[in-house]
Amino acid sequence: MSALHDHTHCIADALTRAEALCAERGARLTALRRRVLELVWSSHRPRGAYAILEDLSQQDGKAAAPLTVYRALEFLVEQGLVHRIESLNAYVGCADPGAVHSGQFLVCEGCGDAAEIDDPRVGTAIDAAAAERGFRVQRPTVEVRGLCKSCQENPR
Amino acid sequence: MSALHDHTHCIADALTRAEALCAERGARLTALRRRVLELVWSSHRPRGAYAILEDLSQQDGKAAAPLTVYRALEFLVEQGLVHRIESLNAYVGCADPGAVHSGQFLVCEGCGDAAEIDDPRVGTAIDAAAAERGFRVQRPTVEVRGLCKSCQENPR
DNA sequence: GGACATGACGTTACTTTATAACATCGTGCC
DNA sequence: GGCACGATGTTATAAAGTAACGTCATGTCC
Repeated sequence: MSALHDHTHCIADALTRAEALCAERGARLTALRRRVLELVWSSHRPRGAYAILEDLSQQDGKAAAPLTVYRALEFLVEQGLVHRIESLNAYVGCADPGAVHSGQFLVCEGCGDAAEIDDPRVGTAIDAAAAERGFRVQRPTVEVRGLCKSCQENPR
Repeated sequence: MSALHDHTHCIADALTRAEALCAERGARLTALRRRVLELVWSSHRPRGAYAILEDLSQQDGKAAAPLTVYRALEFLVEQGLVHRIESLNAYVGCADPGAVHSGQFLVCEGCGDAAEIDDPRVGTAIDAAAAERGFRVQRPTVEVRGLCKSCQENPR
């Protein structure tokens, strides 16, 4: 993600789509869950559960328990509104909830952004490789570490 | 991996190759590191650092510290002798050390085995997808969850 | 509208995974 | 032999995640 974009729009947009999707599915996007989703979306960088917890506690004044956040995250992941980045133990908002999720990410070592992509070639190649070995794919995970365009151009 | 194979051979083989590679590189495969490598290879299932630690402590009688194991694992991963499975927080022996590692795994939810593959189509697809977005790949991670052939045939 | 079922949230305690900081040991090199 | 450097030991602590159980809210059924 470019450093220059109207991120407020990203957040608002994500929340709107989440509301719509949950309403459609009869899933309960409670105030807490909405709040956690908002905090996950506070950047395009994957955020740890405890970072979110801290935000939550600061805003409310009262300290929330880890489980509070983990449960909300679990719900959001189940609904496909948030993805977990395994290699970072962190969570990031889904760019396109509702669509099929192949769970592919370009994770920048420079700025920390995780760009979600859905490249059919990658998905196809994984399916083919698995099929040849008689392996039934349930959940592919692709997390590519490297440097995003902007960080290559502006190294630190 | 099939449940029926001469696993002793796998271990011996892995150790032999590790010795050779380290000698070639001037890397020091100490007794401890060799030991940890052996324990990682005790199955084709990824093993957690603390599981290895436990084995180590049991065999030696004296309790080793976590850092002992983590440092050995760090060395082994650096040398490409062991891979870390991010989605499991666990480590597994590398099937083909010395070769280029694309870090692709088929992780079975049934038996827990992690089969390392190196499918050029997957690597190529990732490279292409990244290149189109101006992303410079440093370390791709592919961890596919699913069911291996044997577990599909013999469900529990 | 009240009893009930179900799911969401709170609380406490705990487990698992991982690292920091610093001391000591061991091996090779000159 | 003494030095340098990397490997290992030790202690303490951080970070990430879960179990068990209780309470509260929401909606449903009669």
